[in-house]
Amino acid sequence: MAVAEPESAPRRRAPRVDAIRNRDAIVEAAAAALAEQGTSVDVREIARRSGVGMGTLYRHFPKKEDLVHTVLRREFSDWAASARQQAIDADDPWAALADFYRQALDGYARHRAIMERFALVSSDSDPDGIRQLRLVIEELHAGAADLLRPGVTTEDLLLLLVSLGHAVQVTDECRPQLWHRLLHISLDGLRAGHAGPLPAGPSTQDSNRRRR
Amino acid sequence: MAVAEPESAPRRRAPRVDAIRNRDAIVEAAAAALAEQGTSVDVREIARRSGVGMGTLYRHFPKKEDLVHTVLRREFSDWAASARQQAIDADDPWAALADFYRQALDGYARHRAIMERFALVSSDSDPDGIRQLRLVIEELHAGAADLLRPGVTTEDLLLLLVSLGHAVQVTDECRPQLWHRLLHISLDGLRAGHAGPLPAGPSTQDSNRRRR
Amino acid sequence: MAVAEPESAPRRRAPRVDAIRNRDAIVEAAAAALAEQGTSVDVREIARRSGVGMGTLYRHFPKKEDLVHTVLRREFSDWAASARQQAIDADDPWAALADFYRQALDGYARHRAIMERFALVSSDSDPDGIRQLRLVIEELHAGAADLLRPGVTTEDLLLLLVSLGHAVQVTDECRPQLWHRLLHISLDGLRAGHAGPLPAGPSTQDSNRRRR
Amino acid sequence: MAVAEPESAPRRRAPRVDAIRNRDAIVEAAAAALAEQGTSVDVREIARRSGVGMGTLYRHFPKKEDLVHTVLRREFSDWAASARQQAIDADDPWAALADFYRQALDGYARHRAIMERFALVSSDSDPDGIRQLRLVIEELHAGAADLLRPGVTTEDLLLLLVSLGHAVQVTDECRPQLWHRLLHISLDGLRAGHAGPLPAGPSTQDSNRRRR
DNA sequence: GATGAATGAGTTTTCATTCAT
DNA sequence: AATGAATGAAAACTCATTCAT
Repeated sequence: MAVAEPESAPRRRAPRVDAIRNRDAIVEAAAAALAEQGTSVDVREIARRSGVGMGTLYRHFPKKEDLVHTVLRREFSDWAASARQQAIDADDPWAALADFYRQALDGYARHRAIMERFALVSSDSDPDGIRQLRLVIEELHAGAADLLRPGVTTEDLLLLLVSLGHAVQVTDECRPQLWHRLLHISLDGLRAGHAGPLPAGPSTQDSNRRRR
Repeated sequence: MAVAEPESAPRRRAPRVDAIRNRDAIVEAAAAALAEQGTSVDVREIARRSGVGMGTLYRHFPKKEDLVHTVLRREFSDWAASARQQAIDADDPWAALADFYRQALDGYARHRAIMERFALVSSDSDPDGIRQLRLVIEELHAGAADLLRPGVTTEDLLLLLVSLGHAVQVTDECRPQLWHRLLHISLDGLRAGHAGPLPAGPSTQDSNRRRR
Repeated sequence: MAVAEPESAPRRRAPRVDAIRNRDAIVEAAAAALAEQGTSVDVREIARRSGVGMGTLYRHFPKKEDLVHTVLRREFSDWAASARQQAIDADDPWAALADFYRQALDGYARHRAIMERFALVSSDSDPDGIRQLRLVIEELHAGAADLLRPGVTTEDLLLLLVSLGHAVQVTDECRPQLWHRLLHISLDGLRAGHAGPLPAGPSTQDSNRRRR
Repeated sequence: MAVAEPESAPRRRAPRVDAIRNRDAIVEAAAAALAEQGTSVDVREIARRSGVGMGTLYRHFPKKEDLVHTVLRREFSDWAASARQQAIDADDPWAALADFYRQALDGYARHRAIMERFALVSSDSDPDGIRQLRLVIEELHAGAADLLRPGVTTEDLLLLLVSLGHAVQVTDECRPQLWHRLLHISLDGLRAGHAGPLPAGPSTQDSNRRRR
């Protein structure tokens, strides 16, 4: 790590090692805490687990939200990558798709914060996280295109993931594995061979409202 | 005033009207607030919306949790009943099932508190709420039994509802109706005609556990 | 609703019966509640026990304090009278004194509010209550004067009552009767035959202040 | 100071000074407030007097009860120690006993919270506080054993303290020193030379019970 | 006159964020 | 730069007192 660094050079790089170590520790601890307790976790809990002081934590992440975002982005990536790996190891395209779902859902169930924030993440605040996931799914989609019923989109596959994710979470405590049946059913619904065309999808006719 | 009013008669029902009006206003306001903001909504917000003071609110519902429970039970019932009605009005068993899901999901998406509590509601804390829903689904299940693939259980249908509910919520803001496609797919997966049997389901082999 | 009540007469006496009944019920209930829970008892608890509404209670006693005072005055009188009766039934002056203390202390221990307020009652706010008690003690004092050491005042006897009252209360739960020993000791200290004179007593030299 | 102190060493004790100062300020302020107003004192009052924010107070004492306990324990110890010192400085065993009572009662009178909690303190919740006091009294008891009437126990002496404590408090405002006479009387009652034996004491015959 | 529902200021406690050391 | 103590605005809940019926 930059042994020399004589006298003249840009004086401002030395303590970086510590800073990075701290930042990593914070992110690591936050990831665990967020997975367990969701985004309502106390910031101090994270500081404690990281082994750093509150000040250090806030130097790296001025707002709790910043930390949450950073962490979720990373978790999201890891999660997507891990599921993707599972798919790559599969024997055939269909198995790849199925294995991807199984692996992803298994992880999803254990991460409270990812669940809480999926809506936000997917829509606007973090286009990157979801994009990555979409890429993975696109890949699987392309690979299994012939086996899927016509009209199925990557978007559909993504939404199925989110959807089953909730089922997993809701049933994980008292009925583990119950969701496997639902995954099986849904995948069957995706197979080529089904007659009818799928409904229109997200037309632009703003038929949804919300809000006070 | 009140010339007649013999001797003994009714004398004591008048003030109740106000109380009932207030209680209703509270429940109404709480329902709206809970739907929008979830169970973390501020009690004062509810009091303000109801047009009553904190004391009045707490007279009717000694704990915030009491109010939440009361409201959610009601909302749950209304929601289930409305979806059931939709099913009853359908032409054939399959349409009944599909219409039920459509109606239920449409309502589900708009209620943050119902979503938040579904897990709890479904497991133990409010057996009545979920039981009601399960009965409706059982009814539909029985009606469409011949059209469903063998092995599909009421439990599966219930979980599908929860599962899609999340999908609806996540996409409702920016892609309304996207979930209709997913529903279509899932229902197709449920149709008779699919070859393979469904996976075992919630066996007792404790194959997944929470960590640390 | 006073049917007759011609034209002239003092219009304002008829419904008094109800009012009195209510007032009595309130005082009765308040006495019990105050004895059990002390002056911090909830006004609504008293209303409930009385079987009257809050409005009625507040019509009779515009402030909680008014009710407390009224009740304590009455309880105080009853208590003093009952102890006095015990003394009257005794065989000799000394026994009268001892029996009085025993009876009074036994009642005192069961009345949280009397204890709490003794200080106030005795000093200024309710000169009547304490006066009554003082009269009883004066009577006993006079009767047993020959048996008491010189210099003992009615004031001393009164304070001894208060003092032992606290001891009774503190020990009543876990060591009932322990206070009997202390009473015995104190009475022995009051007997004629003790040599030394008693200390000066409440001289005007303001040797007490309060606070930091 | 501490010349050497190579490279790694102490690094971390500075900020503690403030914390300790604050903690002390809180305890100090709480002691005063509790003495004046008893345990019902508003936590904010204590924070204000300490000059710290609510958060700081709650950092040091997570529950109001924690603060109360900490303070009372300290006050209790100080109080007992100070009274003991007074006893040690006395010329003879009897004077030691008397001086102890005088000193203790003088302090007791000024502390509402100590009074309020004595019952609790003495029975179970804080065995340490009362134990300390009992030890002191045991010491005095042993020293003055020959001068005391037979059968007097440490328990009696302790109860006498509590008992007189209340008398002090009740009279302290308007009749300071009145209690000195009562102390004198009681101590005389404790002297050897009294004929009759003391009553049985806390026998197990449950002869008095709380109602409802 | 009676009723009891309504009021709202006041109490304890939490937690994101700042700042002195 | 790091530390962790300090801050104070909320939030849930209570209760003496008032007021419409």
